[in-house]
Amino acid sequence: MSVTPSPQQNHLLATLPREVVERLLPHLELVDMPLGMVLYESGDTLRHVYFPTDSIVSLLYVMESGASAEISVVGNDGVIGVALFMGGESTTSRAIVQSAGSAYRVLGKRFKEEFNRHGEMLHLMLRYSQALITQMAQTAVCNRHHSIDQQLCRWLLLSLDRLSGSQLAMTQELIANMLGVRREGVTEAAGKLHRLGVIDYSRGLITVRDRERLESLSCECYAVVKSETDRLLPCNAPHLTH
Amino acid sequence: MSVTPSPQQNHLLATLPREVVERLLPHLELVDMPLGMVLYESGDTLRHVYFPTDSIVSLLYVMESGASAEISVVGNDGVIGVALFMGGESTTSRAIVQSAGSAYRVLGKRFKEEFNRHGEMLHLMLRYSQALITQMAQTAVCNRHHSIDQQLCRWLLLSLDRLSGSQLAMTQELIANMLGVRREGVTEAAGKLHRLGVIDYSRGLITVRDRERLESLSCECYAVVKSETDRLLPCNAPHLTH
DNA sequence: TTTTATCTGTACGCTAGCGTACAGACAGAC
DNA sequence: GTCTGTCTGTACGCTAGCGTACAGATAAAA
Repeated sequence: MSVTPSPQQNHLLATLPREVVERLLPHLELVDMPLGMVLYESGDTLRHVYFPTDSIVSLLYVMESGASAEISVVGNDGVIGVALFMGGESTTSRAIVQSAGSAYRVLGKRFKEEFNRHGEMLHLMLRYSQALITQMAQTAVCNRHHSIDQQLCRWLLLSLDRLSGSQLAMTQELIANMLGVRREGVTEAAGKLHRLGVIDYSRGLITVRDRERLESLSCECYAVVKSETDRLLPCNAPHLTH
Repeated sequence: MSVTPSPQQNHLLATLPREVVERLLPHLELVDMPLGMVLYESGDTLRHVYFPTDSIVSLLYVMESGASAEISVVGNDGVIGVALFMGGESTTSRAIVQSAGSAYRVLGKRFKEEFNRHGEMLHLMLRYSQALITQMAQTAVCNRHHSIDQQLCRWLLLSLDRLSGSQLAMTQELIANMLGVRREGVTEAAGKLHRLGVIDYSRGLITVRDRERLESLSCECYAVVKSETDRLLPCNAPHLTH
């Protein structure tokens, strides 16, 4: 579990040409990402851009009522803080650590200097942004049309892809917050998957036993997001991951 | 209804500095946008970028089953084809004309030349993209948590903002496709609004009688999208529109 | 070991929205 | 005027998911 962190663990950083990384490297700061840490709140001016290595961050929208819904999820395949280079400097969502680990961060100002050189960094970030857009769009569709059972499968797969191994530390309560449903709904869905032998779990630790089955039980949304992400960011394609 | 079309009717084009517009102008082609016209299909390589003047275009996701859901809506406040400059060249959604009118279009290649000069165009497009992202995120949340009644209000308001006047030509069947719900659900919701004196309608023509009331009946999603769009693209702020 | 907090399981009535079916209303074509 | 297709209204049983309540299980703390 305790791999020595390296910027190369983040697929975006690993994709950048050497000279770009070398310019960025002195400004990369390794930070610990404990579960529940809020990177930024809705409306906050973003100070840093984060590149997760082995952590996962959710972009979560929290409504006036307190109810929430996950908009998208970012791991070592991406970056948190696209609003910085998109020009808005803030977003209407919250970025919160969903799975503990580490990340590298850069001051927004430094990052924008590199972005504004209009080189590889710019194009890579734009492609990543499109992948993010795809994920958001698919979330919208999934929320409209699919059952909790299917959505849980999709969510587990998306999270699993961003971790090594087949375990994830996550209570049903937290998953419910992400999906924007009741905790009881997740309990039921998880129970079904357990009875089918697809997953095991106890007190916040989920182990996937039959990933193939999980994929077949998921709605099409997972596959759509995955293939589109692989298309846009070949660096994330399975055969290239480390 | 028959205003002479001018590129300035599109707020993005109207915002660009004169020299940018002058470079673009010779390549702008005025096109008719009849209801139901498909600008591109999921997976298509985009050939043009479209700037609506008085038409409205929906970005619609169509599932394997045929069910659909609107991801976002674009009018004279925006542009269709962000995937071109984001680098993906295609998207997983369909762009379809939801309200007939006109638009100016540019060949993707020409457009990218201007975008790659890294001037005003680039920054404006990125800001618009963030506004689009906000709208998608809010759609996801709204699909999860709000009733058809509320969503219909939001949808009417978003459409109305992109048209002049207080009428929109739109059957309940079409609205249902956009919202991703049954036509009967829309009939019921529209019936309620009618009984409250908020809207009138008959055979595909909706007239908003009490816009203020409509806003109060809508969920928070409309206001969030509106204020964030105004923040990101001040050119769209009410006092500046023509 | 006992206590306490957290996590998970289950139950039950309720409601929004679905699937389906059909009927009336209106506009345009013939 | 009649016909035909489109649009809208209504009804009815069904299901997924909600709100609420509570009980058992397990880990950590005392």
